[in-house]
Amino acid sequence: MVIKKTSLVEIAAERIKQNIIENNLRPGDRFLSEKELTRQLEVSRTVVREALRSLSSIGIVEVRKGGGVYVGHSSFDSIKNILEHHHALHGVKLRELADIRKVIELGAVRLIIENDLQIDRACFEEINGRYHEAILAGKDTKKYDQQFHQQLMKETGNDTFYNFAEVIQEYFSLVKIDLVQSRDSLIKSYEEHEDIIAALVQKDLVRAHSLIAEHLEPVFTFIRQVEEARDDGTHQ
Amino acid sequence: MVIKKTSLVEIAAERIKQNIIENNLRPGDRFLSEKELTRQLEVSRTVVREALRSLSSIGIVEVRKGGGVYVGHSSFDSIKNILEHHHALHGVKLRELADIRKVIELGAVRLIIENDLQIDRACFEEINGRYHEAILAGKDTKKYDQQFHQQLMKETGNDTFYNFAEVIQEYFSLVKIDLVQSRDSLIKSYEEHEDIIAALVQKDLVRAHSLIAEHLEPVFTFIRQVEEARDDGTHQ
DNA sequence: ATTATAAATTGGTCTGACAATATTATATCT
DNA sequence: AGATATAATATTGTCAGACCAATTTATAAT
Repeated sequence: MVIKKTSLVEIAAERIKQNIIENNLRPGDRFLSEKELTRQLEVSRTVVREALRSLSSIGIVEVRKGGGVYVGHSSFDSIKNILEHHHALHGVKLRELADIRKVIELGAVRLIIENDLQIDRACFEEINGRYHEAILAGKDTKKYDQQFHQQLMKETGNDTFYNFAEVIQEYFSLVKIDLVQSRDSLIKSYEEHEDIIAALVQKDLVRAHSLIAEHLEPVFTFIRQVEEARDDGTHQ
Repeated sequence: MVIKKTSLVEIAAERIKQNIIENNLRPGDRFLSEKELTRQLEVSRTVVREALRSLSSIGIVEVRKGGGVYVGHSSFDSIKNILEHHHALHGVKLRELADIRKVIELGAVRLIIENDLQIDRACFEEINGRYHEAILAGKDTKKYDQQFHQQLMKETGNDTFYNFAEVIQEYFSLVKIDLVQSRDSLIKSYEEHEDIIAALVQKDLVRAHSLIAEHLEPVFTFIRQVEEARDDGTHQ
């Protein structure tokens, strides 16, 4: 039997977490000051500070210089941070991310249709309209395309799903694929968006599925090209 | 223009991360000691310690008392930690998690079949065999069922997908659904596992999809019951 | 060469001090 | 009385030094 000795800092951090949960504190609420914590937890300020530091790095608390300690807003932001470093250190295969994205988007349309959800068509049309304008004006289109797919996740009505999808989307964007798209392919992308909206309104799952698959195909084509080019390059 | 003042601790943490990336250090590698870091970063030990504490809480480094600082092994473990607290604080709807799980599992079988991957049938059979034994012996079966689904994720050959799936699986297990299963339903579950394996070997996507859906159905039935019971209870 | 012991290294905690920033109270003016 | 500028206070940030506890390394004994 292994008895793991836990440091005071870990104990303090645990008790702070418990305190937040027990008092049902909401993000943004003011929390106890370091001084108060040293008194209540009966440990040195060093320990309290290290505990707070470790909690703040995972988004559980926010510490403002001179301003005090507050309950943190978003744990998912720190997850993005973690993945950012993970990517910088280990790298991730583009194909893996593309596959995951496809799983998520196919899953989203299935959830929407199977759970018989009414999508916010006006919202979709507005986003895609701006996408269209940007294409015609030759401006940056990436933002609106991204918004469209984000809206897709939101329409599932599943907040947890949406949060995870966003984390992965963020991870995906770390891998800069400069998929230089011609005006024609952008127009095609815009029209596919329209078709996807239509399929969702008609609750046509099969059609929505194949439309999503087709819509994501350029990414996979690109990946295959990159992989082939690399294979040629590494030939000995 | 807002100039955000960054504290010494944040700067130190950033430089430590950079150091790990630039020197291409691998998990488990020994890193610089606190003393060395105070020298190189030219800050007090307090700052170094707080920086290390914040990095260790997101799994980037591991600090062993008397032993030194090492490069961390798993960032995904800390993600689980974050989600654990997130759940304790905000709670998450069971239905949302169940839906996500279904998305992932359906996605997994699609990836396996569409990418034309050869699954490790022997491994599946061994896990499911132990599952069968446990059912017959009346022992705890949960572990083997979990292993089966874990193996499903692994067979995608997509490490990133697998990691995310595991994180979500862990999150799912936080919500203890005591789905008390009868011996008959367990046997049914075992047989469904067998069918899923067969469908994967035959690369029959449609069949694999419907088998997964059917296999997860008991969870959704359970959720519907809980939801109805709660609706009755809150009737005024 | 192996083992036991001692020394050195390294992280954990405490105390006290001062600086930097934010908040609050006070005084001043209109 | 209300708005504004100023002073006092509270709070976090950083530093230095000390001692303890655990691990690692060097040394001595067998």
